[in-house]
Amino acid sequence: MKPKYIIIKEEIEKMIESGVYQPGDQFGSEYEMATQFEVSRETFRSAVKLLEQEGKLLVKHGVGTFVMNPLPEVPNNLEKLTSITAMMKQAGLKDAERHESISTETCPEEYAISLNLSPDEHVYIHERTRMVNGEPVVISINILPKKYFGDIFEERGLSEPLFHVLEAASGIKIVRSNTEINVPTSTDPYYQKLLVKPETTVLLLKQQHFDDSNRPMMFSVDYYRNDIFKFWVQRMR
Amino acid sequence: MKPKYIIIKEEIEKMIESGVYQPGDQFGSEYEMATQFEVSRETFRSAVKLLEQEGKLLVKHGVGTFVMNPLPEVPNNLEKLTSITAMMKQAGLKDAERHESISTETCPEEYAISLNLSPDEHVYIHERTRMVNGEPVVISINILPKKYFGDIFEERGLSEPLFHVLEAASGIKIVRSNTEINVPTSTDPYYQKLLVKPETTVLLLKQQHFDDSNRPMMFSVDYYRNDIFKFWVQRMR
DNA sequence: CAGTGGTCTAGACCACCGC
DNA sequence: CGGTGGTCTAGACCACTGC
Repeated sequence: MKPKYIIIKEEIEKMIESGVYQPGDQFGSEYEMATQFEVSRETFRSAVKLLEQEGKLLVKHGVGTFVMNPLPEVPNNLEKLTSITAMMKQAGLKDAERHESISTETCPEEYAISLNLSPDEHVYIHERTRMVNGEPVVISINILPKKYFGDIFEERGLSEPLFHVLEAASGIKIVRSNTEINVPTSTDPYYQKLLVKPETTVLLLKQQHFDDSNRPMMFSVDYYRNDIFKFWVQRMR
Repeated sequence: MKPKYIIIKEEIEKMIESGVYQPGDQFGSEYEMATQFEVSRETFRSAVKLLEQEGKLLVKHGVGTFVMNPLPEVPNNLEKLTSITAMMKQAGLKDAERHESISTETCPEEYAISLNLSPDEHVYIHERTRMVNGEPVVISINILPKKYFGDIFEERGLSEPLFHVLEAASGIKIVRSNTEINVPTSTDPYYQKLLVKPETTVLLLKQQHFDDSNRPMMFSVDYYRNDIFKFWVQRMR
């Protein structure tokens, strides 16, 4: 059973969507609203707090609670950590074609720091180019320490999103990443591979991935063609 | 006076920083902790909830509450909406030199949609190039509807961050923005102005700015030299 | 099963805002 | 000042986890 404050939150959302409450409208006082929903004031407040965080309500101390104008939908919100497969699906693309390679090496220094490894430890380097209509659209390079992931790549196909493979094979759940947004230089070989038209531009995301205890478990370097992938971020003061 | 749950939150933060609690450590039960802090369980939980959202604690239902590994500090977090002035300060740069221009025009179509304007309405177009050691490092173009901002630019100097000018002169507070992350094409004239060395790369942020009622109040197009400005985002599943 | 966190309540008092 | 939201409590019961 869903908790009451979630139910109320969803009811309020529906009322806003259906126009019962219009942008700018003021709610009744918390006491009134709680009575109306037949819950305690604190329970009603829990629902409001969630909606406030989502930017759907504005609560002013000593004044009242107001319905906000809806924010336009943001496609491909960069704050949501999703697989490239999912991103392509959302963009209406099928990543049927791929070129992949896996190698085992000692860890390149650049990644050793981010992964908290000594430079002599072994890592998988998994490289994948996704193609659409014969054109490359995104190249991803994943660096995975062998000590965490053992020999998962010998056991499984790679058709599924990497996140799923890791979780199923090793129990490691990647839940967050610190992502640096970059533009590759014109001499970058991966950039050149994506340069199908002279006006193609490419975004480069360098990501340090963490498990649910904030341990760095994986590093990835992803090159996205900017004419195909659009990234958004919501910024707040 | 600060509320108790904030005080407790800060106390817990201090205890984690000073090593009283180590990453991985488990707290006592909520009842025990609340007793220890001499507050009710709910109050203690409010403090924990904040720390959980910041990724400093991990709460597992039916198991316990644990201290997380600290996430590395992220400079220039893109999720924080800050002025370019503040960003440059953080990067150790002084934006002493500037080139600016202001014009009034009817709203270019590209922006009219984002700003909810009809194409015949008038907007300010405020362009600013910031220089460091004689080199341009960032170009920003701000589009401001005249109907919201009147003639603020006649009244004030432009030495302060634009956010401050807007707030002081018109009472309008920009509190969030939807930001599209782009790479300019090589033919973009603003890109070419920043191309001081052949290997310079440039990030282009297109931002729709909202006030505290989610009304779009301003549009901006900012070109950042990527060799000088580094942007980060924290992504979560 | 015992122990943990998750939800919910009724009521109290405080802090802020606008008139 | 009256009305709003903000904090806090003590106690109850539920839901999840691991042994």
